[in-house]
Amino acid sequence: MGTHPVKGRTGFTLAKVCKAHRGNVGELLAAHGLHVGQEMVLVELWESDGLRGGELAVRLGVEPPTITKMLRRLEGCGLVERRPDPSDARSFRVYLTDDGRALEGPVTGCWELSEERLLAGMGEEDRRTFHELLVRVRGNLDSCSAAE
Amino acid sequence: MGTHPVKGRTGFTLAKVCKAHRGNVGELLAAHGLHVGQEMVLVELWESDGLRGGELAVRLGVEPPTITKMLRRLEGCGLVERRPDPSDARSFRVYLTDDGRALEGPVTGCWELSEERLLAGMGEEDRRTFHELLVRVRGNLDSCSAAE
DNA sequence: ACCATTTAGTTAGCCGGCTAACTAAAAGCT
DNA sequence: AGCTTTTAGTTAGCCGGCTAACTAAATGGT
Repeated sequence: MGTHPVKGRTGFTLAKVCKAHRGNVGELLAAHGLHVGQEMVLVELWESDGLRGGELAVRLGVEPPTITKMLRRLEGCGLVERRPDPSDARSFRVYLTDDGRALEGPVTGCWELSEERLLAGMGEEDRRTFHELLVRVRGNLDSCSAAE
Repeated sequence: MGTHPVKGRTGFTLAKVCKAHRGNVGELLAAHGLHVGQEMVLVELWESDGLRGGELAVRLGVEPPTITKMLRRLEGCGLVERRPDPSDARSFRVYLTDDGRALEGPVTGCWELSEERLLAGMGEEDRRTFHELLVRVRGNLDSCSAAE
């Protein structure tokens, strides 16, 4: 018996951490009527409003159909607005509404709270190390998916 | 302009790493006809065949309806078999088929390969540190969801 | 013995993801 | 100009997740 060898792998633990973290963030975001994943769209728009749909997909690292559906829902919630791109009739640009802008503070707070839970009991040193390692690992994954 | 502050947070980076990692594993598993997530069910069964549905849900940290649907699909693929539990008429037990058992090697290989990509260019020391930190973080997340 | 309560799974329906196949507009080539 | 190719988004449909509401069997209290 004993546990399966795969369970001891770093990748396996990472997958479990991800799942838990996503659930954690999702729980906090739900209080603001958001589903986990949608906040990523908002972050990009808070950073630069008026992006085109395709640009959003690239920045989120997501396929176009995902953006189509998410925007439909975010628009339905009145957080976002789609306006045609004057310079390209196939395209559109996404703008935050007042409600969408108003979520910046609360959602940022959710991220901060969830991060405090994530790193609870860890010192500055470990936190920095963890962050650095995550950034390196992210670079690995990005470059390997780009190489395809 | 500059990037939004949320993007600099450890939790944000973690979310991105997760997404990329999941995609990475998913790509490898697809070669064996599996969707990412399904392999978790198989891991539990390789470890202890004949689990009840509810027990599977607990081990995967997933809600019962998720198990219902996944098992229906895995059964449809012929990887798994559901037999009634003789001691409880509401319950059933899940058993691997020969095909399900045959996937153990290949799927383990997928995890190993994806882990090599994940940790590429990192030394033993960093790998160990990263693993330890992930385990601690996982403990944090588990305990906070259990406290609810 | 009986009824209320808890427990095990299912169904329906939503959301974030994906791929495949499509439409329509823009860009390029001749 | 006219035709081909590329690009931008959409639709349909699948999968892993979730919640809410339900069925049916086991358990517990009296």
